[in-house]
Amino acid sequence: MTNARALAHPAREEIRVEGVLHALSDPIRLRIVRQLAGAADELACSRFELPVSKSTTTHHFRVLRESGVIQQIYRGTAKLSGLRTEDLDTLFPGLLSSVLGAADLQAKRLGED
Amino acid sequence: MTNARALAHPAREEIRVEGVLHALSDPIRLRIVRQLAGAADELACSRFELPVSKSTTTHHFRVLRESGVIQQIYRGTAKLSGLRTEDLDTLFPGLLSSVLGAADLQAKRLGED
DNA sequence: CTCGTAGTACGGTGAATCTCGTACAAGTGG
DNA sequence: CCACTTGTACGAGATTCACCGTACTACGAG
Repeated sequence: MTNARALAHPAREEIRVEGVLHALSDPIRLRIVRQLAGAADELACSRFELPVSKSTTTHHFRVLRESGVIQQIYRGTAKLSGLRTEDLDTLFPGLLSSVLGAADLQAKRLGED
Repeated sequence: MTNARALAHPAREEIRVEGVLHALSDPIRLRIVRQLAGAADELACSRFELPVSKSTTTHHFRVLRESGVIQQIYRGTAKLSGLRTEDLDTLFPGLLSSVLGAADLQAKRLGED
């Protein structure tokens, strides 16, 4: 009963660095990823306050999932998302954390957050 | 006399992490950057063997320059390109090297180079 | 069963991107 | 001056992308 609908994820070996960089190069997706990195658990899509419509939000989460940055599972009506930290660290050591660090530094520098 | 034509570069503070990630997310540009990282000096555009036309090559070098990843100067008929390692390391410590490391690992894993 | 919430699917629009070929500019060497 | 090398400018075509609204599905609560 835990799951009816399944979601397609790339296997670890299928994750490409160009795809990951492309996924992270969009401001909204980078914001999602930063928020996920700051959370202890997985988060439902509805927990994000994004300046775009629901359909666009779905689109961005799909890009992140298909590029291998996040994994998603259904739980009730919600869909929980979490970073694929272990897979990414194995494939590309240090990449995720330096991107997150760079984004944090830039946010601090520009007075955003 | 060293230079007639000048090229527009973003100042260090204008470099955005999204722009850098976007620039690096194209396979051809990533290849250029890896080759630049492996070179001791700056390289002329003509030193790159890329599977695209001359005009497309110009386009990719411009994207890299305008995003702040490389700097370029004219020298005779050639245009020399080099990574902006210092600026990038200051703004985003570790980012460039982890991207290069990730690209190397992936190239090794996929048997390309 | 009905209602509300969470998210998807679909179709469409406008902008950006990658690509090319052709024509041109700038410098070097004969 | 002329030829050659290097790279640019200028369209132009094809693709991708971000975004939206509307209609729909899936699930949980009452």
